[in-house]
Amino acid sequence: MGRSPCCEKAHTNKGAWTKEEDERLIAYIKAHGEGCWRSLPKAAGLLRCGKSCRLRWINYLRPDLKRGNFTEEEDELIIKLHSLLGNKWSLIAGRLPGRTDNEIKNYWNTHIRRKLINRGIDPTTHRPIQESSASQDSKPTQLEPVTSNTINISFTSAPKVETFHESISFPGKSEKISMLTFKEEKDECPVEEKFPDLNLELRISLPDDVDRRQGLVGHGKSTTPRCFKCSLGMINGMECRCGRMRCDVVGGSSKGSDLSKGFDFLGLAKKETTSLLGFRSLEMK
DNA sequence: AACTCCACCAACCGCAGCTAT
DNA sequence: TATAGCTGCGGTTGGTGGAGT
Repeated sequence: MGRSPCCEKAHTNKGAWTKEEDERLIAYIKAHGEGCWRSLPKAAGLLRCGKSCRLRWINYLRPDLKRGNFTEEEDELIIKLHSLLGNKWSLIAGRLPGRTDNEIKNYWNTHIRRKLINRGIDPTTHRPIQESSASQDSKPTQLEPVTSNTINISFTSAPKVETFHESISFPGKSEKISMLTFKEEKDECPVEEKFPDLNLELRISLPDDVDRRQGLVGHGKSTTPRCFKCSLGMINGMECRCGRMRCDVVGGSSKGSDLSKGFDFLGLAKKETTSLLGFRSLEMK
C-alpha cells in the first residue's frame, strides 16, 4: 500500500536554512503557534516540507533553547539517564531543559561515548568494558538477562567501580529482574546526593502482572498496545498518551509504592509538583 | 599555501505510533 | 476493523571548519 510522501519533493527546498526562511518560520509560529506542520509551510510561504519546518523550529529556532557547551553536570545526567533509558533521546532531552534530543544525540556520539570509553565503560551497556566483552563471549550467568522476561538495569557513575548484581523475584513467577549495580570504589556518596535533581527511584513490575491485577481496568483489550511512556510506568495522568484508555483509572488508584501498584519509572509520575521538572518538560519538544 | 583528516552538528530519511474517518 | 494521514523519534548523512602535515 505504501504511504504518500510527506510533501511534494519537487517543489521543496532542502539543505541549510536561510535567514529569511528562519524569519518566516519564526514569524508564522509566533502568530499562529506550533502544530499542523503539514500545512504550515504553505501557510507560512516556505518551500519546505512540514517535517523540515518542525525540525528547524524544535532544534534551532525555539526561543527556550539553551545554546552553548554542556556542563559537567549535564554530562553526568545524560550518562545516568542513558544508562536507564538507552537511546531514548527525547526522554533524556525532557530532563535537560533547553536541550534537544538531536543535540543530546549528537553530543553523546561525539563526546560522551569517547568519555565513557576512556573511563573503561562500554557506552552501550554501561558496564566496564572488560566485563562487557567477556560477557559476550561466555554464556550468561544465572542473573544475566537470558529471557525476554528478565530486565537488566545498570547504573554507573565513577571511573573506578565494582559491580554486583541484585535480583528481584516475583512470587509465583519464574521471571526475575536482574540489576547490575555499580558501586563507587572510593566515594560512597550515593547518586541521589550527587544529583538531587535526578530521581532514580524505581518501582518495577511485570506489565502483564499489572494488567492482570488491575483487571485491565480502563485499558481496553489486552491486545491494546501501550505507549512508550505507559510501558515505562508513567501512568498517572496526562503524561500518558493512551491515558484515555487506562491511565486515569489505574493512576488514580495507585497510592503507595509497592510493586503491585504499577510503575513510577524515574519517579516522573509522582514528582510532578516537587521535582525540578514536571513531566510536561518531557513533552517540551 | 595546499591538501587531508577529523570532529561537529544541522538536516534528512524511514519508520512506528497515534488519531480520525 | 481497516485505512489513510500526521506527528514524533532515532539512525544516518553530508556540509563545514579547524587542526595537522
